[in-house]
Amino acid sequence: MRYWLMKTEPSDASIDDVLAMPDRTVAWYGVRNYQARNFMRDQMRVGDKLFFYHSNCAEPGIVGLAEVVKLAYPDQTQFDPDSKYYDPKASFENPRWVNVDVRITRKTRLVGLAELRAHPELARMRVLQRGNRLSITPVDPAEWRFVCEKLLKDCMVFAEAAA
DNA sequence: GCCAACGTTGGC
DNA sequence: GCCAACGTTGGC
Repeated sequence: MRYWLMKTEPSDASIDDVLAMPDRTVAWYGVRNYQARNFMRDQMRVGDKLFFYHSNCAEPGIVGLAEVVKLAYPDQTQFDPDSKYYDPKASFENPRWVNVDVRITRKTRLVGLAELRAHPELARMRVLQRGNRLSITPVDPAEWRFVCEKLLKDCMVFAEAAA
C-alpha cells in the first residue's frame, strides 16, 4: 500500500464539496500532467491512502485524509468538448488521461504549509520543495505516520461528523 | 497581481 | 534532438 498527496483547488472541489457527494467519493478528473497521470495509472491501488490538500487558495495545506476506492480508468472529461479539460487529441479508442476515484475518510484541521515546513521530519516532502507544481506526489510512510500521529493526534474530525 | 519554476510546443 | 517561446502552477 502506498501513500500520496493530492492537490485540489477548493474553488473547484473543496473537501466540503466532496463530503457532500454520494459516498463522499469523487472522480479525480482533470489531471493533465503525464507524471501525475502515471502515478494514478501505474502505481495507485485500491486502498492506497492520501492527504487531501487545498492549493492555490488563501490557506493552502492538508485538510483531510482519503483513500483510493477505484483503479485508474479513462477520465471522461477528455472526451467532452464543453469541458475545460477537453483534449482533442484523445479518443475513446486511445484515451490519454485517466483518473482514480477517491473517498474521504477524515476531515482534519488545516495543517498549513508553514506548519509542515516547521518539522524537519517532513522536509523531504515533495510538496514542500521549491518550485514544486506536481499535483500528485508520493508520500513516505514515515511522513504519513508523522502527520497523522504527531500533528493530527487528538484532533481528528470524523467525516461523518463533518458532513 | 507578481513572478519563479517548470512543462509543453513547435520550428529548425 | 535542441532550445526559445509560451503557458500553467501556485505561494506570496
